[in-house]
Amino acid sequence: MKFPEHDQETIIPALKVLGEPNRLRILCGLGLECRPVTDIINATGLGQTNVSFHLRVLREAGFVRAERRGAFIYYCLADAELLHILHDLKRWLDAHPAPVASEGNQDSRLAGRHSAAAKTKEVA
Amino acid sequence: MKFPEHDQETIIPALKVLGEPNRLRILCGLGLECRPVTDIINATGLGQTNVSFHLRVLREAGFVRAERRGAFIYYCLADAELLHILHDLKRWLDAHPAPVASEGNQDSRLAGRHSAAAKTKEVA
DNA sequence: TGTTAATATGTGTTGATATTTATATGTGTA
DNA sequence: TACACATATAAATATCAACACATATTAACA
Repeated sequence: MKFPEHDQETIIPALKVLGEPNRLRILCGLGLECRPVTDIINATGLGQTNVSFHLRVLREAGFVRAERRGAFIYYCLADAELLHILHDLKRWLDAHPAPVASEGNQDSRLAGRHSAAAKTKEVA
Repeated sequence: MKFPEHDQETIIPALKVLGEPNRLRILCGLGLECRPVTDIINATGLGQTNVSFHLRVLREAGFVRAERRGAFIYYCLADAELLHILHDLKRWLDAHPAPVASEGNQDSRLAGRHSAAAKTKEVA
């Protein structure tokens, strides 16, 4: 069993960046159009500092691109394909719902109830 | 500009679960075969408690499935398709490398150098 | 040049989450 | 039943990331 380290160098930071609610909101809300920071602040209701913080993270991760237009700085999605990938993941998640805590057995605890017959059985 | 909340209910927790190095190692290392916890402990070098913790997270997220076989509990990848999605993301990341901190300009700071000509320019 | 608007940065606090330590639960076997 | 092994849970601690406040930087314009 191999546990590769190198493959994660890129994917882990990316997942961390995407796995923050406000960042994902900003990213998806951006859609295909470029928006100045002020728009994002208004649309999200987040503090200016916070939005700036998240935009920096998204930018340094390569998910968005920033370009100045006069006094404003417009942020744009780096590549629309990214949305497809996120959509694929969402489809997978919808198709594979997380198991409920108590699934048949009294409590959600693992390990079995000494039912001798089962040589292999699902666990909570 | 819309910032949907409901779509994130599923995807954010999933990204958080996947965005943890040891968890992703366990998940990918699992591959298509089912393994007892002890194998995972040995392969990762992590503490037993820690592995158990991460396995619980993965299990409750629906990424792995657990089944008891005698004294052992085998963990299996819930669905191989998930690996494809992760691979797609990795491909995207490789194709869109994150910008380097200092990209042409002296310091990595944002905002421009007062170059009058540019009405739209890339920002660090 | 001074003022104002737009955006970024530095710093500290706080909340979330990973990891450890100790212990419990469950299983096979002598 | 008693013991050894496999795994889970609880509680304590450590680590890290989000957010707010204050302030700096840049640009447009009077």
